[in-house]
Amino acid sequence: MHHADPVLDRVSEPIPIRRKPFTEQAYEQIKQRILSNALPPGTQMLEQQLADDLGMSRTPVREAAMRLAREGLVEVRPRHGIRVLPISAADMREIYEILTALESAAAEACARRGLSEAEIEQLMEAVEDMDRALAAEDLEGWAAADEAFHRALTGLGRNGRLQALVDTIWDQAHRARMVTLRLRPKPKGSNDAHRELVAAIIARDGDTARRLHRQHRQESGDLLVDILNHFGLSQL
Amino acid sequence: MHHADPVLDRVSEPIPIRRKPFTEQAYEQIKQRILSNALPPGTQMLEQQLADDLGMSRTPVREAAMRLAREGLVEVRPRHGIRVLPISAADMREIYEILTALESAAAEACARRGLSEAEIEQLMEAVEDMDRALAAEDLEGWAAADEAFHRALTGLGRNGRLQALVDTIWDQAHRARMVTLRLRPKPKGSNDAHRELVAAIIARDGDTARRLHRQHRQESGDLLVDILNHFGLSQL
DNA sequence: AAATGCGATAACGTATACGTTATTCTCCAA
DNA sequence: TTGGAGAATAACGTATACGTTATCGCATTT
Repeated sequence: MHHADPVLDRVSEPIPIRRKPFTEQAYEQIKQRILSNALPPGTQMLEQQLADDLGMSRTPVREAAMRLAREGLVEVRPRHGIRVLPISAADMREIYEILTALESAAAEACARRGLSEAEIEQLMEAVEDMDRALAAEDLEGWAAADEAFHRALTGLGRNGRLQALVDTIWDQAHRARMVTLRLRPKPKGSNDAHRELVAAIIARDGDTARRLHRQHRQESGDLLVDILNHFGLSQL
Repeated sequence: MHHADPVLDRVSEPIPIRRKPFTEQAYEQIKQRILSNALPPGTQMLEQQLADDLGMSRTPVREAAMRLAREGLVEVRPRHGIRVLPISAADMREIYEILTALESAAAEACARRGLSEAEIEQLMEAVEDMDRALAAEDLEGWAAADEAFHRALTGLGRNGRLQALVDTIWDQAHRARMVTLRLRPKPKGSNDAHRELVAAIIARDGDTARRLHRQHRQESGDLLVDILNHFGLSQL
């Protein structure tokens, strides 16, 4: 930290309002378009097209594309362009297996170290949002609250690497979750499961927290995969 | 697959012996130098220096550096160069927490799907190599065999994403493992633990496989962190 | 002597240029 | 009509160029 002027600091970040690097902008914009389905799976575009579209040169676009490729959102096929990858039921199986393992480790970590009142409150608020959304039949709202819960949980686990991995993996599954949102039974049980987990965390019972969350994640993963298979949604 | 001539194919890949892209070469070489400690933690170098060193331009070096940065091996600080990151005991805690979660999921997956004779053999060979190395006091050999076991285990779990994540994380811990190799008690128990795990996999007992491996990984992680702290090796 | 400001330097971010090579299109032959 | 060879095209990998801006040294001041 290099606080030259604590008074000014409070007004706006130090002063130098540095523009976000183009590479970063390209990454965020392309990713946003993919997650929002503005660029649906299967879409192909050339580096130059994207560059023109984003008003920059190929260089930052290339860097963003390579990053997105490593994160599993696109595939770069030389001379064929950048292709938005579809998500299959098999992919979802892989993703949920990983999510199950990592999130339950985070749940255990939370329970073992013990959370403060304020931290518990973060989790409880998300659960309450889920309740409200469910009562109002607001599925998008429910999904957002669910995501908030999981994000809070991994954040509170105090393992930056784990959190980063979960964030990346979670993004990969985003579209599939959105699609299945209306095809699945109302996620009533999910809210209860989250409440039980919070109870275990409050009780500082690491083993129970891990077990509960593992089971919950595994079940919701299995459900999702079943739905995808049942509706023949092998490619999203 | 586009096999034009199955006869020639057997001799060498199709025919066009395509040179590995510079970006890839740069990535591999820099990574290799870091893992082998030719570039010890704390080392700083400029993009141009590396480029000259590797006989290429800045472009591929930059791409490789960005990738290594995301994988946690280096840090890029604009105007200060690319810095090889040290590994702390806290980092190792994070790393082992993740490895524990992911590898035990892989162990469970192996047990549930059931491995073929040949696949079991892969694991057993690694265990036997560990025994031989241990008997010969060949610690490097033991570490290599241990790595082979874990790599086989995650490979057999049939989850490409999980395997990729574990590979990356494993690399981050490489130097620390090498350093602690001589500071830790002889890893006799480790071999036994691996044998027990294989037995559970053969018995197709997923829960036991997961539990056994989780405990094993957690213990070896704790041991490692303790050693680092005890010897004051807070930065590797 | 320490601190501050200013100018020189150079590293980086981005754009552009260029050679290589995969793809595609055309044209001809079977 | 279809298949194939060869040329035309263009997309990519890499190199280079260039402007911006952070850092460092030096001089000046207190």
